[in-house]
Amino acid sequence: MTVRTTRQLGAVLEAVNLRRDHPTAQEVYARVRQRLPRISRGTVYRNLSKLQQQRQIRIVRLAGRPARYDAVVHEHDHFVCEGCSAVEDLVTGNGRHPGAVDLRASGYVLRRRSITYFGLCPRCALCAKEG
Amino acid sequence: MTVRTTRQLGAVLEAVNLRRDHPTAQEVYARVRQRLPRISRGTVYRNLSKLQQQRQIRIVRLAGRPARYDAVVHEHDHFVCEGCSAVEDLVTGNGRHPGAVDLRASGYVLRRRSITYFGLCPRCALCAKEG
DNA sequence: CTTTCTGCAAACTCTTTGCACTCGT
DNA sequence: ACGAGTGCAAAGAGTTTGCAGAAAG
Repeated sequence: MTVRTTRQLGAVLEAVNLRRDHPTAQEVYARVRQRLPRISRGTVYRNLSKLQQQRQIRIVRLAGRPARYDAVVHEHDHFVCEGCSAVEDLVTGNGRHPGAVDLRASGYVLRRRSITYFGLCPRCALCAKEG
Repeated sequence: MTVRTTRQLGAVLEAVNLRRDHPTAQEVYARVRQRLPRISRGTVYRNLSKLQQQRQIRIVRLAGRPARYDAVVHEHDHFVCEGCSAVEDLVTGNGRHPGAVDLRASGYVLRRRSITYFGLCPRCALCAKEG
């Protein structure tokens, strides 16, 4: 029940934090292996999942690409380059849309935008109250 | 080079359009099979992919879940229920965030929001111009 | 007739899991 | 010493692909 502090868990967290470049599980595995050459993919996935449950990292899923792990845990937005697949964090000052202006001014080409809200639909919200 | 009109292609498009409930590939397969019992999964995926390239449908990818196929092709947002995994289209009137008010008033519980911008980063934008 | 599309099955990618062993606490 | 964590290898889900034959133009 208690979460233990292991070499592997620490190394995985550091690999995500090291460069905040949204590494894939594969990249995390490669980075960690430089320090712990005997770590297994399974352990990397298990620890990434554990860190996510503890809200120490976030997962960014994108169409048809492996998941990327994000060191920035507060709510924020992303820019995905369709050229090189890079993922960048966007800082939102207030409640308004970020990016549109700032990004264009910085040489980015914006093609489309996707907003997804997560929560409970009315029916599930009722069940949650009752249960 | 030319895209041919086959029974299978038509049936796949209809299966997505029939009920606009964002079916998974599995669900599309099941629906199409009622009419064309010998269609294969491979053909369903190939046709879904073809329709997406022709901008006749869209793909909605969500964390750790199979892709869902969307009959609404213009830019719009989604609500994902964390209870039952249902995906719903959100209509945005103007440029502002949709949902927040309307959804809550309709009994939805909003937990978080994810915005992703897609385009080209400055470096890739330069390459595209040159190339 | 030519070329695209199909069904089938096998392959592929990413991720998860069962097991016996190891190591924090 | 107890039990959570590990490495390994195998399984799993979802999707893609090579091939020989079918069918659209």
